[in-house]
Amino acid sequence: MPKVGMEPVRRKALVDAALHVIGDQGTLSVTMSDIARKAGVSAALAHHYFGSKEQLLVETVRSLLKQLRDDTVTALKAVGTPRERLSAIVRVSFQADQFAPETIAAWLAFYSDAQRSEETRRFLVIYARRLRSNLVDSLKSLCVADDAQRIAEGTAAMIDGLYIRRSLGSSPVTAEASIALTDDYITLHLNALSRQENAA
Amino acid sequence: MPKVGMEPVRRKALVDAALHVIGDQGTLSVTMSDIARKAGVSAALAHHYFGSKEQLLVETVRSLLKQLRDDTVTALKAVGTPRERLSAIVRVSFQADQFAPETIAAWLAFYSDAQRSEETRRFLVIYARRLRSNLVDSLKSLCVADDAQRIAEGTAAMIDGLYIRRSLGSSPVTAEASIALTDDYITLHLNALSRQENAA
DNA sequence: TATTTTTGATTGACTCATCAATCAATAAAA
DNA sequence: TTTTATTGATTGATGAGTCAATCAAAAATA
Repeated sequence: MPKVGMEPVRRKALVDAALHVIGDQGTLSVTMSDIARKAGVSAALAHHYFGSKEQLLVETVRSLLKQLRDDTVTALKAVGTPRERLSAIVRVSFQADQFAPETIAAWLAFYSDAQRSEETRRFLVIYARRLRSNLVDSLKSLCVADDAQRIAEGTAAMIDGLYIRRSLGSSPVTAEASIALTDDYITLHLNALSRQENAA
Repeated sequence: MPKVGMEPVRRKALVDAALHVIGDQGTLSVTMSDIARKAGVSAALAHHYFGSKEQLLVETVRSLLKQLRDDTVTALKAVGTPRERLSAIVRVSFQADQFAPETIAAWLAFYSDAQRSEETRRFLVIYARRLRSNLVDSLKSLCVADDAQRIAEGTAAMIDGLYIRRSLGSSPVTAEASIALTDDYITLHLNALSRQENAA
């Protein structure tokens, strides 16, 4: 059974398993055993490859973030006009896998963890910045920089907020409704600005 | 030192201490000892009065929620017009103590915990419903029920989202900026609706 | 090709620390 | 004396991290 070149395979399996288990239990207080079992290996092996639970978790946020970035890049590739790009960014955020309850639970767990772990916080800050900068970039073609900043801030907040509300699973926040709500926000602002301009 | 009638005093001290420690560490994985130390008593006493850590935590969410409700009731008491009431609701959410980093950290920890604890989830759902219903009530005086629902949903999401973004402590989300952003959202929507009406 | 050596993969068993929960004992009211 | 408040000591469980040992593939050597 033992073959050479297992390392990358196992690392990926463990990170994926971690994400799964964390999403399932909604907390980072999962055991290495839980994760290892899910990945079909022993806890000792997880330690062998990652050195510590902390490190495995860091790799796990990293992977979650990478996933989102890749999705975003793909989504933006096909799209042309600034307004369409904005919608694409919004849509990606509420895409099936991103908006799945377990994924949201994992995000939440990491946000909570960011209070303690400098490294986790760094990653989440990167996510926040990226989202913001993607939004601002497109918005700048449609309004002045100052307004772009403001609208981006609001849009980002709305996206994050819809995630949280979804996490409670009580209000019927569908992906479609969330997209509509966020997209409306952008449209409304842009309309208000162009009307203002016309009046002047 | 031992006197009669300590129970309520100790209970309150312990719940307050729990909130503090949780906010500080940003997780519910704090020890009974930590909490008890902060409250100036032994861990054994905490168990004596609450029976279990779980129970103490439940009382702690309850208290956090009660705080917010009391603040809201107070804020709404002095205010008359529906539009003013909306602003008051928004303002309360970003009030100094609610918007303090430790308070937000505590909220986040509870949200994360809601994935596991039925009881915690119940409390958070109550919060979500209350916020929503407060918003809808006032909005209904200003637009049709259908729109009121939608605007309330968006406003609530924006509030929650601004909390999260604040929790990362990176972007300079001041309380004032958050209030402005949320209030703008409401104004913009109401304006759009009234203009639409005029056009008809 | 056959045999030996080396090395990566893997785990069960163990250690050590932490923590929730319990309990028996003490001290001070009532 | 009975009740309430309070704690130090203890227990039992859990879980991260370590380690020595095994196993099989690959590489080196005969």
